[in-house]
Amino acid sequence: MKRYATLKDVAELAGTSVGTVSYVLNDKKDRYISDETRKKVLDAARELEYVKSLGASSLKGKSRKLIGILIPQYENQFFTRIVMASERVFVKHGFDLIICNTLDSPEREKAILNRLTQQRVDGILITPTAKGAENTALARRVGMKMVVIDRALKGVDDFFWVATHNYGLGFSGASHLLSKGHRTIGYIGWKSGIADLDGRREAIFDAAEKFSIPTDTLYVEEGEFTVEEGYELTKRMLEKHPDVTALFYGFNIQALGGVNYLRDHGYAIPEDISVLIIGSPEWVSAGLNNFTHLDMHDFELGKKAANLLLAQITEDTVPTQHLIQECSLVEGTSVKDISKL
Amino acid sequence: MKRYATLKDVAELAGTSVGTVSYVLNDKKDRYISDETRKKVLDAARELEYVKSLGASSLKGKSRKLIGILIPQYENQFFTRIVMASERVFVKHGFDLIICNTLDSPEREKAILNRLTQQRVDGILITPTAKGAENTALARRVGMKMVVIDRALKGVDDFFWVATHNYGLGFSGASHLLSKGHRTIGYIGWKSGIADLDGRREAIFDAAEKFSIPTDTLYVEEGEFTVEEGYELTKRMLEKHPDVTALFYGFNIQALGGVNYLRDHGYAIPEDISVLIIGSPEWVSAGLNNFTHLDMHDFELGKKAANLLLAQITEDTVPTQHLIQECSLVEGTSVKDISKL
DNA sequence: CCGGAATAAGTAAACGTTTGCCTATCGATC
DNA sequence: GATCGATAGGCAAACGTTTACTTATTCCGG
Repeated sequence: MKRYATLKDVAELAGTSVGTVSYVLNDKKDRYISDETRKKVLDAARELEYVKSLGASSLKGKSRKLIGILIPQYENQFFTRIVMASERVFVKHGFDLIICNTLDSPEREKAILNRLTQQRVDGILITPTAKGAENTALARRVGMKMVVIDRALKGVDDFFWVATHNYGLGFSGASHLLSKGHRTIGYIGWKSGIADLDGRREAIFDAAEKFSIPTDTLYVEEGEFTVEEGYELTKRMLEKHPDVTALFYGFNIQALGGVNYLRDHGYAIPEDISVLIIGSPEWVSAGLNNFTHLDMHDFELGKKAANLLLAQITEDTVPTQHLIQECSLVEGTSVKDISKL
Repeated sequence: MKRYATLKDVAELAGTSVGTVSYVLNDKKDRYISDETRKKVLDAARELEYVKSLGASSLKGKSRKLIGILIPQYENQFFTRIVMASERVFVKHGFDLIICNTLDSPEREKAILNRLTQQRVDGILITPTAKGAENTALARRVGMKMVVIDRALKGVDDFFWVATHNYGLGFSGASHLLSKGHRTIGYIGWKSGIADLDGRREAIFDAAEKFSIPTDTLYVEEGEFTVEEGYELTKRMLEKHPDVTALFYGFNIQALGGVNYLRDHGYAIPEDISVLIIGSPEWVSAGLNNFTHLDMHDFELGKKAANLLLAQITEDTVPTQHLIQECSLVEGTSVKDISKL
């Protein structure tokens, strides 16, 4: 394995000194370099295929040009899109992105944060786990630039935050179903232990109350965050409450399992049952599917978060910001209007 | 912004020397350290919240513990799964993953490879663009560990390769359609300029010949790699050849546009037209969809590639390997059997 | 022709680690 | 009491950069 050429190698071949080579290759304007020397250095560098080591230059206080991103569920298109959007932003500014999948495990999150600090990343984009506040404490103390996505850090208030209005998601969804005449509704969600996310469920009851509709026919089934669990929860919901006219899925991963259950058991949508989904995975409107859903503008979210992090890194002082995005209802054909019956 | 504590800081607080601190923190066994000193060092490190700099230690010949992965289409679930699978493998071995989206642009690919070399990554996983062979030349010359995924490097033979048998995909797909009695088939694909991928199309004609079926009713429409183009190509195909009984989509991204076209124009699948898709994005079998498709075992592919790269990095000499995976046909309900008519 | 810009480039000290090379103190052994 | 091995830990060079400091030459105006 050939080793990488160093500044010293280049200097020797060019017949000059390391210092000069460094100046030439970094194209500094505050130093006089003769055209002749410049050419010799450039030629030598090309010949030796010199590639600078960002690790070494970061020692001298230069940026590592690395950003870390911690997401909890890589299989979730919501996060995939966030990664995609932020990658685009960072690359444009010369940063590389280290992606890390926490799998929503606090232990993994902690280990990953430790590694990223060792890599001396310039900043971190993170959707924290339930223990995110503790796990990021060290990083925050060291002054690591950070933008929190989607879920807040419990008990911390001074952090940059870009998120969807979770309560709004629940409220908008419930309002839509109620406006279409649904009164017996089953909400299926994730028992996450993350306060923000619970807002989705809570808002449903508030919405009903606001419209002076009794809340005792609003049912909730919550469980793990998997496709299979979505299938199970749907089964359980329909067995316990066969009279629900609409199912409201709080999380797209579970929704996938849910609609598969409905298909397998011959439910026609929306004739037999209405379905509303939070999130916009590809499948909700692909091919024969045309589900009414709440779009969280995933891509936009990632872009905003990335720009906010970039601002912190490149500008001197940026005031702490909370950007809470609203969602949009995208009407498909999966919710039946039963208000006139 | 507080700066990171260094070994020196720790040594001072612990009342010892940097060398000793380094030995303690790296837990070397070939050095005698008294329990007392060890404790003092550990305490000091904890108090100062010491985090080692991988950048600095890599200068001394240590590994950066970084892997780069270059994928061409992040929005393609095929690649998302590959990233997911390899991330899992690498993390288990203490490596971080830098993901880079080339967008299938050779220029971006070149720039990214340059950056990854600057980061001194320990290895690279890459699905090359059409100019991949040139772009990776420098990296290969420097002895960068590398595993090529999915598409071969044109004109190079000594490289590690993990891929799906593209020709096999076309052949299996065509065979299936032919066996179900389809004779007038429209193939819709990507005009990529990448030889391997063209194998998908070529195999169709070979399959027909093998079964002694005339090839003049096998039609091809190829274009760009987008959902919209899939829509367009489908439209064009059906306008030119309204008599096709089956559509064979070579790429899932285009297939998505295609099935949307079919839906928008009232085609019932498979009653009016049969559909076969290469690839397994979530939507092909979500909810009401149940498309017959060819599964490339995406996850397995990523896992194999990651393990192969890891082997190169951690073991002395690994012989060059080509792992070509076969696909599996997953029968849904989108292909009608018209052989008995 | 002298002094000060302007031009050009070498020297060396950091940056934070790792590690080979010493030195020093013990007991224990002969 | 000299020697040896075990135990313990300091010292400093090196890794590849960046950059402040220095030196040397040239050129021009007065």
